[in-house]
Amino acid sequence: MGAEEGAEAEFTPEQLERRQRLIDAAFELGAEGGYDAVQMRDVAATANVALATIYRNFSSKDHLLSAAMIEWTGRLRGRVAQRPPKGDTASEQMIDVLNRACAAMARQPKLSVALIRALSSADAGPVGGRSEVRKSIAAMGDGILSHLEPQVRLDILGVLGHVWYSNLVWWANGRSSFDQVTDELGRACHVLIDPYDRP
Amino acid sequence: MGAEEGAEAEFTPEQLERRQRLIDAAFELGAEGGYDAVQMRDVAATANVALATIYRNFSSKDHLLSAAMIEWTGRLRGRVAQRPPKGDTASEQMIDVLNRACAAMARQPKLSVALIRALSSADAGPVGGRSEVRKSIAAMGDGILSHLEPQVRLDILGVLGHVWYSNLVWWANGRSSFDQVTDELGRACHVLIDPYDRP
DNA sequence: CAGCCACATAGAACACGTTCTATGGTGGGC
DNA sequence: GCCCACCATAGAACGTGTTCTATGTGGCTG
Repeated sequence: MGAEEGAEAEFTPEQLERRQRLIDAAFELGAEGGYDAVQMRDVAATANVALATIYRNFSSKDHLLSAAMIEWTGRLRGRVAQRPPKGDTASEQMIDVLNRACAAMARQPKLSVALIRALSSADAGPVGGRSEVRKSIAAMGDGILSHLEPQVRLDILGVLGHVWYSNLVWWANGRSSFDQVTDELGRACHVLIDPYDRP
Repeated sequence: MGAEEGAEAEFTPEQLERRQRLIDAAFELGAEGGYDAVQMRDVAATANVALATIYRNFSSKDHLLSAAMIEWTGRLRGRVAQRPPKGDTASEQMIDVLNRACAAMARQPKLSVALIRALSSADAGPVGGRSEVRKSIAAMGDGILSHLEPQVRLDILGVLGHVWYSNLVWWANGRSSFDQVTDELGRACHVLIDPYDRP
């Protein structure tokens, strides 16, 4: 394949297409029935590939779902970044952004749970699930905190990433409600950001 | 059993003993081989009970391991609370406490990973895994922050609980090193606590 | 064109968590 | 003293993620 360079493993268009079909199938099944409904045999059937082909592209079910998660957060990030955050203070704006992200997930609860569960799972593959979450937070929040010292900003965003992730995992595992999540996120933003937000 | 009151489901001593044997077996297998080595058939054999008996006591493997986790954190909490935290500022003391807890886990890495993975799993059972983590943090940190307003103290401890939990999960899933964990925890403590620690 | 090779496929096979069935034992109420 | 309700046991059975085997198949190399 790809007779050109001896470089390294390019992928043929059909391979990319198959891969995408697999991710789409994961979305579809996950949106309907959540994590448990994303069964590898069903994914294979939905995507019209053989079971073994999934494992040529993804090392595990969780890896597949994590790939889907990354695609999804990418889209989400774009949409959230579109309109400027509401609020007078930095913490209010941050809360607004996070709440919008939460709302987006609440609109597809089963899918969100499936993706989050995969992300917090042991073998989510080589995917930087962690850095993905952090990158999303950073991308969404960097502008809001641009008036702070860079180091403080990084630390705050790091902590917020943890709070966000931890809350999502608890929610995905059915141990807290969405209201609790937004409440915790709000309090975290205030206690973290407010002291730095008045010079 | 327990001919006394018509109250409700007391447990007979043998039941309690069996339950404890199961938890001990989980410790043993987990310490040797980590999460995957805690296989229900082996747990049953090690504890000298039938497989079905495990499921009479715990709703799932993760529930069993979570119960073990709770016992373990209990002991850990006691030991950490023994000697007073080192450090001049509140954040330094908090860091000291968290680092000691980390060090304790690092001493049994396979077991720690197994327990954390169970705790972050979907069906860890009715166990308040979340509140357990928070309670541990709170118990260890409450004294250190006693000079702060109660609301701020609660919020800070809540956020620290999230940071702690999130870091542990990432570590348990092999996505960050122990050094990274202690580093993140340290930075979180400073950025969170320092602004409130000088009146 | 022949041969090779990497990949796709169908389907069986395997591993392990979980559930089910049939049987045995024990203690409390009549 | 007998019976019944409850629990433990052994072991089979099931479901689903993952791996293995055997068989195409399509394109590049000689």
